[in-house]
Amino acid sequence: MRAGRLQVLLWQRARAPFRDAWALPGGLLEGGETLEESIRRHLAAKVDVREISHVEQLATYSDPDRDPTAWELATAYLGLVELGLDPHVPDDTRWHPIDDLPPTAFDHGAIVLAGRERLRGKLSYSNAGFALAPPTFTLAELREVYVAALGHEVSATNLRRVLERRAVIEPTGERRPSGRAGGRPAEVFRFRDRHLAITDPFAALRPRR
Amino acid sequence: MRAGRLQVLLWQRARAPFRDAWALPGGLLEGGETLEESIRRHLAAKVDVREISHVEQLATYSDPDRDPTAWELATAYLGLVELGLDPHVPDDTRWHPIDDLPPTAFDHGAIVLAGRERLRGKLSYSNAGFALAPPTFTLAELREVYVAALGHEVSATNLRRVLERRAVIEPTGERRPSGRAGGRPAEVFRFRDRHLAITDPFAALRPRR
DNA sequence: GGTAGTTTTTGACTGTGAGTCGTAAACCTC
DNA sequence: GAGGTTTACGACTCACAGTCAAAAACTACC
Repeated sequence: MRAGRLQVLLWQRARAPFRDAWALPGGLLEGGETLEESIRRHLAAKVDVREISHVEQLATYSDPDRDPTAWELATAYLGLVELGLDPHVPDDTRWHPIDDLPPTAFDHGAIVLAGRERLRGKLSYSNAGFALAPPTFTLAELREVYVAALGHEVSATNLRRVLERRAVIEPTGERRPSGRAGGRPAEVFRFRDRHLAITDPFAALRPRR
Repeated sequence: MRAGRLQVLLWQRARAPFRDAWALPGGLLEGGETLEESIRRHLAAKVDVREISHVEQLATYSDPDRDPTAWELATAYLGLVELGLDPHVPDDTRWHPIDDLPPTAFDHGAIVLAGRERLRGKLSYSNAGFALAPPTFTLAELREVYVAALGHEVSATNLRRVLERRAVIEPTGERRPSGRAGGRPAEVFRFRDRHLAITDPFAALRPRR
């Protein structure tokens, strides 16, 4: 996330097919490596991989026509970067707002949309926020992250209550003076767990005892 | 689902590696076909594919050691069969209760577990039940399906209220005499939509106006 | 130093969804 | 018709989430 919007890292192709169109980072799988190792290897050519807080597999795309020049499958991964980190990227690579994409190569436009949907789902029934928020944050900051990712307004009051009740976030005890115009200093929170944990969505139909 | 338990179709390998172990149906991808086409093609060798009510991609497994004899990726799919249908299967192929698996080949044991988790999630925040339940059913029948799939008790009262409020199921108006020992005849329901539809899980943090 | 303005926090109120339980309804068998 | 069985329905309660308003804590300015 940058500038209040969800952004995705794309690089501009210099060669056909899809010359000048923007593509997701990635490349060919080598023998003996897993898909995730391959993703990290290719990503390392563009950014500092240590700054990617969470990686998960999205889906595998197999339409024979997805690449007009060759028969190629692609397994898409979703990687998240914390707000505040601003990895240095090479010249051909740039962050793009996810709701205002340039022309994309292959089926990468659809992949980006699928990634956003996955993120939206994960944000509501897991602690995935830890991968987007900085290590510590105020509620106003966290709210902005959720607004950008979910694409709609989020009430700070509700956000706090929900995430605290689910024991997803906890106050650190510190306070932090708020932005430019003064105002009451905000409590500083952190995510309790910085690894993905699903908050049980089956509470619905499960008996309480 | 058969005999009140969630079951999975496996076939017994006749050759190494994993001779005599049980494997998921599947096979190699051919040029020009999508993964889903390939799955259906290989599945057709085992069962009547028309009886599979829903198919979705699970994940792609890429551990180099998953097959000790070759370097092979596998994309797993989840396929669901309605209760009541009992597709004829060849001799080497059999249904196995998902919580009592025989020795499995490759990483297929883990894949089956992942499939069950996916199913459990989908049952609670989508209308995925349509793919497991027969075209029309009583609440008691539907309840059994949910119990088998979720692995815990489900209250019939709640199940009805929840699914009716979400407009996932609707009464057909018919009644059906209940099992052996008499009893009040049960109302017959059907799923409103027999295609996967996610019931919005974001209601949580979205303002109402 | 006081006053106004900003931002965050807190609590009360409310509506809805969901779990529990008891009772009524509808059917069977004997 | 009596007793047993299964399903349906309604009442009660609790927990959770959305709204709103007021209090708290700070800055900036006069």
